[in-house]
Amino acid sequence: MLWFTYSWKKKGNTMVLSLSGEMLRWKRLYKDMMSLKEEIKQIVIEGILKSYGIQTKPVIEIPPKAAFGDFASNISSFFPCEKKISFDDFMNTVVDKLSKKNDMFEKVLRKGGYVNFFLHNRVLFGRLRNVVEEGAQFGSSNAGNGKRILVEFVSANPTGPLNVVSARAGVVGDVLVKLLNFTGYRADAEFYINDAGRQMHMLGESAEIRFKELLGESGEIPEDGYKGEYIKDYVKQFLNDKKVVSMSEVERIQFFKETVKDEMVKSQKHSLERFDVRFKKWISEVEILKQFSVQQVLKILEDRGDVYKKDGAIWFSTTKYGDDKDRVLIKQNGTHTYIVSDASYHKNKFERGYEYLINLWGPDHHGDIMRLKAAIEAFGFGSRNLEIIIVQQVTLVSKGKKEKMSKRSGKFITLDSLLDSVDSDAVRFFFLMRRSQAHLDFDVELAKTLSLENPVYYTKYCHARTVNIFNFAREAGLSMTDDPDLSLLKEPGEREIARLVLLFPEVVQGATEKRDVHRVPYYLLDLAKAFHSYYQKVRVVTDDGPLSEARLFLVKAMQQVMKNGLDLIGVAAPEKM
RNA sequence: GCGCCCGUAGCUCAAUGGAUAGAGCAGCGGAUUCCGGUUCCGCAGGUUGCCCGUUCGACUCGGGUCGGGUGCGCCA
Repeated sequence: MLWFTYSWKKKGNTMVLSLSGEMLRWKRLYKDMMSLKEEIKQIVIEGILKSYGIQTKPVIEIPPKAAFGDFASNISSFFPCEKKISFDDFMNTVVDKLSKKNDMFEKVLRKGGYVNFFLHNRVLFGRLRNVVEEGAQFGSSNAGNGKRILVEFVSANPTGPLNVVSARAGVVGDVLVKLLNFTGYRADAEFYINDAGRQMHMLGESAEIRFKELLGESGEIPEDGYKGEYIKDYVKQFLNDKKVVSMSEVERIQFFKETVKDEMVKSQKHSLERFDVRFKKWISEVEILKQFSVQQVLKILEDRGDVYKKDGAIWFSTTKYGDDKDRVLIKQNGTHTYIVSDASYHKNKFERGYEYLINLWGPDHHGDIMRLKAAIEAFGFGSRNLEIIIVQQVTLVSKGKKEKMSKRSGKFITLDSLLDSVDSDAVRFFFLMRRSQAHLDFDVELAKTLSLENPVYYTKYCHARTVNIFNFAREAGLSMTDDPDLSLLKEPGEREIARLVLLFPEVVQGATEKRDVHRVPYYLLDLAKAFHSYYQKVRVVTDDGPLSEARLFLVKAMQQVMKNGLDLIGVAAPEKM
């Protein structure tokens, strides 16, 4: 028995009926069943199953050209060779049955081995009502079934400002989390602060040397130290601090190690917020190791017979789990390698209740995948529950020239400096326009351009334009109606917009499942193009009241999808530009 | 040497194993009394680096090969 509870909530001047979680879940289930593609799939299964007893599930595609209909299925691949019928008879019978069986299609045509479905306008435009009704929820689903996923990304050393590569991972991760939550998973974003180990000591030392420099003493930052100016800028403030000045060198290194770290974490957080990338949790390596120590990690691996001593170090037999060579856990000098804390951290993730982990790593870490999977397998969590996505590098291109970056030397473009010259929305959009595993050339000049050459402005302008139309309609005395006569919509452009609008849920689902965040901005560009083109040819607001109302309704549905899509990629949907 | 990523139009890139491989920009040529000229339409542009293979069917999968990038530490 299902319980539907609801309550009245005040929203502005009106009372709004608010549904309980159970009701919303039920509504989502219902909607999934109503998905166009799924519906057609069922129709095809019925049409074929009944006649030929074929078990295979058909694939419903979006045809490459409008001439091939709204949906298509390659029925020929289901041709039952063992049955004594000709291919033509089979195809014709299938098409015949499909076109008679329902009133959804205006026509069903056979073209070679394909069956093309042409949706009835009544159905296509009628579905726009669902879009407007579902509003911000349109496109969402419960496909994820509430599965808890932790997406960890950026996770830079707190040794300096974030660079553009971290920024790319930041956007991709942020959007992935949004997509997962939109499709019914429960996903959280997390930032792992690598605040233990030798790198932090180097940071303290580099700061100390800078400090001495400022005091007039000479010193040189070692080869693998941190040479960026930001450290000098930071330590300056302590020149008049008697307490700090009178510290011994060892004390001061320790002091700087802590304070510079805190400062860097703070500044990284600030940069990411400027960029609208937010994490549910910032978790510290030092804290993790307090909970699950190096000794405990070793103990588990020892009990499994996965460790051995060699050359004065302790090794982990990762080759047993498919790695190409074994890895050191405890170095000759007695300190542990970072695999140990990484293993500890990932155990912690699972123990906090996450069922599935997604990590976004830089290309320099691809070689580390096997060893972490080995550890997770050894801990008994199943390495298939860890997914690593490699986010490739970014090359900034300015006026046709590529800029090389190197972190250690302190020569790299920071996220902050990029955001100083380029709008955050533009950076996000461009970072999302490539598959994450592909290298990305970021054209700074193009991103700054405030014109149609710039896809970000093209897309955002589409939304602003719809708002403008509604304003114009209001001034013309027209109001939005919930129940327009949609049969008045007859223009090809209207059909195209409606078709794209109804495809949105498929796009969201595909982008999430394949982790292909770039599909969302590409889709929005397509939608914007269809709309700009339509706008140029057809007036929405005319003397014909009912027709105008129908067109406004179409625009309303499109605006909603554009808004939902822009929300997913974290780009503003402006009212005017 | 080994591993990973990428080779698609002049440039930057798309294309759940499916139909005649598509966009944007750049180039050329047009449109517009209008709800914003921050727009639209058209033309041109290709042996998907190359060679095998799997398949009814390959840009997509597998094996080579060439080119570009990147990583290969008892650093993280």
